Amino acid sequence: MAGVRQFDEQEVIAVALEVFWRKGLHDATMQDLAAATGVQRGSLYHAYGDKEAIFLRAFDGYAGKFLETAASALAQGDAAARLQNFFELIIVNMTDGSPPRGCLTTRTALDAAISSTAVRQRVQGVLGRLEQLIGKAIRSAPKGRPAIDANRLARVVVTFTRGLAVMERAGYGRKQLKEAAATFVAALIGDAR
Amino acid sequence: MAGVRQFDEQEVIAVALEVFWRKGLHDATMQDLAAATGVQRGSLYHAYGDKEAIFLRAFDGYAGKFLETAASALAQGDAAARLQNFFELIIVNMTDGSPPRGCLTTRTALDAAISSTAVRQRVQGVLGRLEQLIGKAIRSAPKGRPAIDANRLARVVVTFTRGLAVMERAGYGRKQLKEAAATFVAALIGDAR
DNA sequence: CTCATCCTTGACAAGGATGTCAAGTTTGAC
DNA sequence: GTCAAACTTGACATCCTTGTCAAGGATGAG
Repeated sequence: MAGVRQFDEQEVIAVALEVFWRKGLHDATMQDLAAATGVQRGSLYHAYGDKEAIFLRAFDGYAGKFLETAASALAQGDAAARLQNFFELIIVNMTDGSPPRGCLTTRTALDAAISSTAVRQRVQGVLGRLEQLIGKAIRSAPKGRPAIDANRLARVVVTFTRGLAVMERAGYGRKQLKEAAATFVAALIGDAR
Repeated sequence: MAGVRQFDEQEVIAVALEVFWRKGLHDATMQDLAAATGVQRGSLYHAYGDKEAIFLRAFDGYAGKFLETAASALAQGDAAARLQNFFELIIVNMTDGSPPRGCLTTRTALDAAISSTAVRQRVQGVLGRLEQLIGKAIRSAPKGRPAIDANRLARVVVTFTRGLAVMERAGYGRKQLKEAAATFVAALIGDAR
């Protein structure tokens, strides 16, 4: 078996994403990736160079899909509904699986100190674009727009989502996270005021 | 040089805290601790057993001081001022040093999946007690109390602080974090409404 | 059909990290 | 002063991870 690539790149990257999601960039080993994908370690080195290159491919795919889904969740309803949809999405995203796999971006961000520039830039990229999406969603909402500047508020929302990811790691379940998010939205948009 | 302990335990734990704070429980090695404290690896094993035992001591000391400081920051002024004081405190705490060292609790929480039960419990303990402190501070504030249930709000505040810690790791500086916190407080307590 | 190219595989070298231990030294109790 | 107890030190065994590579096999262009 040789001569031409024996594995499906898409599939390998998809499986690698799962591994990174569960273990983190730093804790996942090439051994782990080889075992999960069924591709020999040597072949992975040959095909991609090193672990980080594989991670970047996997992360880029993940980030693209994530932002896309987020954008559509942020497009429906008034300001409160948009945020609710969005929180619903990311909470399900991070509490999915058993045990829940958490938030890949947040986990990666926390490894910032030991990560390369390329990795750090990806994290910043995702957070930045997410902030823009949220800002736009708030600004263009049909009603229920809060009095505070949409850009500043967007950053607060992004920050809060990062907090949800940490709380999930600390042991909070889907239900508790959703309740926290609901309280956050209520306090922010304040329909009860 | 032997016979009786040659090092100051307090000092070793203090130095170990610095190391863990910068590198994280998982990334700090016994080698690192030995080098930073000036105590041989063998002696550390002899005195404490393993890395985690050292970490737990260091973390307990840290958590105690942190919660104490937080409580006093949360005791001054009205609801908005209390939160502002508190955010000021934790933002300085996590952006201190160069490069900034981040938030130890958050970093530790993110390693939850590979940490022992004892470590996870410490993290949950800190977050739980912090939540109680904040709830009490909001409930007992002389004025400016928001309409929303203080306990729920407290959890939202804790979650937001975790988010700030992540944003710090993602590259946000003290100024940006403070601005986000100010926006958060304004949106929550809403003096401008 | 031939052969250069590309892929796979298993092995190897090197560099950490953990945890253990025997040997040596100092202390303090008696 | 003696001696058991406690601490320090350096070394050792083990395991894991990374990255490289030579050897061998399959492919497809010409």
